[in-house]
Amino acid sequence: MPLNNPTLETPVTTADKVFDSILHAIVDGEIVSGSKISEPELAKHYQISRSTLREALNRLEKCHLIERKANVGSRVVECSIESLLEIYIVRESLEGMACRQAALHMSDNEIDDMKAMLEQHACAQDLKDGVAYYQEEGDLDFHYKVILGSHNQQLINILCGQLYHLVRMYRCQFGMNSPRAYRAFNEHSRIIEAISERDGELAELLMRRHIAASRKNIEAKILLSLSESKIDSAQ
Amino acid sequence: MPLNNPTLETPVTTADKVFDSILHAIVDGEIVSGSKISEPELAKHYQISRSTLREALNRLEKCHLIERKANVGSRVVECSIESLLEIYIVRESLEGMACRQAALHMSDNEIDDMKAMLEQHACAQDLKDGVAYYQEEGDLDFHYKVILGSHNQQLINILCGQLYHLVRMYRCQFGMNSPRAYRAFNEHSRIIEAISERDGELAELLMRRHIAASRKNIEAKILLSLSESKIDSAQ
DNA sequence: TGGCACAAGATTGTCGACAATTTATTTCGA
DNA sequence: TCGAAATAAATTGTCGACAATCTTGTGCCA
Repeated sequence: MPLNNPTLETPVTTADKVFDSILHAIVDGEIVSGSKISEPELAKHYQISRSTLREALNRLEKCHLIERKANVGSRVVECSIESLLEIYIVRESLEGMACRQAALHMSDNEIDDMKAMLEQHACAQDLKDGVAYYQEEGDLDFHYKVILGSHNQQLINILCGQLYHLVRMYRCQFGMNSPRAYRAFNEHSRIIEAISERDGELAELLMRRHIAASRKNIEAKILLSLSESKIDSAQ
Repeated sequence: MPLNNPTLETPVTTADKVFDSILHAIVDGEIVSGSKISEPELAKHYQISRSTLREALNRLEKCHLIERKANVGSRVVECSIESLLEIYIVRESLEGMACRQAALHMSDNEIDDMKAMLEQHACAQDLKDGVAYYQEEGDLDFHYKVILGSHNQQLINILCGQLYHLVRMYRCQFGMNSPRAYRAFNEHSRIIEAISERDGELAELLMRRHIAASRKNIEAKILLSLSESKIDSAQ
């Protein structure tokens, strides 16, 4: 849990805890994406007042996990392919820049940490059951560390504070355990290398390619499943 | 006002209106940056309850205009050079990508609109008193239209929904009416040209240079004023 | 039968009060 | 006199109730 939230301090108020609970529920799909949120119902479920619940909902809205309309109510965001691809576009741009900044501003210690982490991932990857781990947490950890390494608070806020909850949601809901694991690992290695050599331009380029490759992988999958469903419906 | 908020619907609830008021007050510096916000005081000032005020504060927090700590309270964000430069880094990255997407996805009508707007700016620039207008609203309009032209809702949310309030705040507080007006106009022209030719790569490159130039302009100014203050304090 | 107006129900927005926590002040001892 | 502990004041977090708005269901009329 703290690995997923290196920037957020531990929840202290009850609204914080409820926020964490609902966040988890939405990310894991327990609360169906696109569904309407009933304030009285949820408040009763968590044994809290509506005021406290609304406080939690406000934070969820900050993460773009729910949307509110005045006098109408809140809905969990709709998971769509279009939206997922849009997120990848944003990530390509922002994480690319974060990677460039990381190459410029990361401390030597931070870089050593990342190298150590990658070696650990390499080991975990040998153990075949570790592949899943790598793809789930390991990949997120890598991206998190690069983002934090940018030392740019605005970048960190946007990426870690809001966008990554969306990313995790899509990963869970669409079951995105792509066969890109070993390729991703190699790409991660090269990125760290570029950062290590303080080559910001190359680091940005590699990170953008890395994320664009994921996006294209998804697009290809979608197209495939679309054509398959066409065949299915044609039979 | 609607020009500055093309994505936000008109305020309907009282919390919305108070949000707009406080937003304006913070952007214009009436509420000093870095100052603590007293909930009882502000609530009394706007003649509303604390609940409603807190609702408004939550939206301000979404725009990164105020920061809250549990059991302590809210503060208006501190205006610092470091933070301003960080924002420019984010803008360079995001608006660059938005510009690339705009080149790919803008409709011909939208492009014609932008060209018309730029011609209007050219006229306004001839009238010397129009220069101020151009720099203030005109520049923002240009960037807004490119962002909207990306047709990427995630990009639009981040840039128009939150980041641009910060940008406007810094413009007001630091009185950033730089002598880059005519240069900026030419850069805008070339960007639209690239978009018009559907050259996404070039459009992104030009937008990134355009924003980077602004950033470097600020950095140079800062260095200059620093050395001047050194001379001043040496006398 | 279809569509519109109206009323009933449910949901969201707003309010004031109380509880929990933090901050400021006072008091006591070294 | 200075520092620390205890107390008082102020501020934030949470609660339940009421008002305003939207949604649903009913009945009337063409």
